[in-house]
Amino acid sequence: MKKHSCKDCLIMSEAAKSLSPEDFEILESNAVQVLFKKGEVILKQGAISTNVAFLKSGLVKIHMQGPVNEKILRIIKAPSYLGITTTFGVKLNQFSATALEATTVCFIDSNIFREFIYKNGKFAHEIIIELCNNELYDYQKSVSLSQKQIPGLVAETLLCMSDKIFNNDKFCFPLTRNEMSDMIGTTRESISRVLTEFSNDKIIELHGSEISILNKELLIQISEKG
Amino acid sequence: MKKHSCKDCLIMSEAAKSLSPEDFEILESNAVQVLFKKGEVILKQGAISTNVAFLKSGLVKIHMQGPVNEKILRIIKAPSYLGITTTFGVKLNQFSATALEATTVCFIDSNIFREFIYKNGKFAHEIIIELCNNELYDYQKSVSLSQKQIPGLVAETLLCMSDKIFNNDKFCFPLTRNEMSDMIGTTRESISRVLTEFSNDKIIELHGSEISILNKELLIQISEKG
DNA sequence: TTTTTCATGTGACTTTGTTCACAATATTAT
DNA sequence: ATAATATTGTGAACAAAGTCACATGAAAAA
Repeated sequence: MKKHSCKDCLIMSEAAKSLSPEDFEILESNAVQVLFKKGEVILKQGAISTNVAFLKSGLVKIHMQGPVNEKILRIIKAPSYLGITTTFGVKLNQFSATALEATTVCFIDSNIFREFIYKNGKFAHEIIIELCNNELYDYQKSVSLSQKQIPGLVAETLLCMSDKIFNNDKFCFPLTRNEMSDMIGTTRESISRVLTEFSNDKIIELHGSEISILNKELLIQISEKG
Repeated sequence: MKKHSCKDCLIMSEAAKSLSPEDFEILESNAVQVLFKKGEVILKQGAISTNVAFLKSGLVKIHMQGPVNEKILRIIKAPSYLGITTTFGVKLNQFSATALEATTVCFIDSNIFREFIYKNGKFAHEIIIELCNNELYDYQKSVSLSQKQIPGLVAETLLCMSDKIFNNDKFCFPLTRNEMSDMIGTTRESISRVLTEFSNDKIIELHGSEISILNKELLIQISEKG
């Protein structure tokens, strides 16, 4: 926990921009800011959810225990909400969130958050937009996952990291091969094979977890055709 | 289009229950009720979205064109909203909705719907709850799809139809084998083989599209272990 | 009714991806 | 630094599911 001023926070959600000065005071006395180190659990599947989590800085994976393995559902980059879904659906967290790097999270009391939705139409609207975009993303992901083969999915994942998360063709992949396989729905061995194949074909350059995309065109092609 | 009174409608969304008499008047003059026959397209992917669709009666599939095939994302039973996602995210429908049986849909002007969200906190809150539940469903589905094998997925689908859609162990499966494969992410042949295998093992009884679940216990077991 | 079209079932074969085993690196803890 | 632990790469055997081909059956159109 840390002294802070929400009103002057430079990293504010679209929804929060619609809050009044009085709302900010309420927010400030009902929100805490917490730092997480890489690997620390922010939200735990099965735990009671009493807060909405807003990711202020850092990178987080959203994951869920499946019948066989852990499944990584999403990589979220700040700024973004993490646990709205859980707050309004069920009382228990239906998924976990774990920091992939040093991360700052603001926990906002669910009741306060709900109050803002009730009394501030713009706030509610922004939250709805975020939820809708999430769902569209889930739909697209679902289509890819069930129709593309592993090379296509690996290509898609690399492109997503490059374009959406790091905005750079060279980046340090924030997941282990095993986690990457949990995300794509395959095995660590298959990921390994595909990556070395891409590397042999000079599509990417590999140095451990550091990846450079050398031939983006071809990677896009592999991603699209599946 | 049909003369109707929204206020007295027996099939009302949770959100709509929070509307005032004046709101109902606005709603009535900005909503139309349309009947669809089996196979007719209610929402078309790529078309401009100017309405929120509320499914008043019937059964609908939500589907999306993928890189290889059509993907069926969801089967929706009335009463439920169909196109909220599209209204608030992007201007174009990101998916299609097609009637699986005779179906009644109320189309509500998006702007009116947005207005309700702005000025009615309870309405907004109910919509948010629905969106959150959708996302949790998507997450669970995604986990199943990437971790279960085909028999497990078929079992899950049959149980879902029986428990969530028809509330009966005997039902007429509303999709062709081909559509079922688009939903699960496999091929018509594989579906066929799994179904005859279930039938041989006396887990289900098959007569064309009519399916009876004979051994629910075992089906649950197959679904859970993958 | 008859024809045409679409949906389904099934066998043989091919492809893709998994599993298992083990070696080689990294990383972390002592 | 050194040991212990986790991560990664790779080959070989195996299993699951996809593809292709064709026969049968059911529904829609002529």
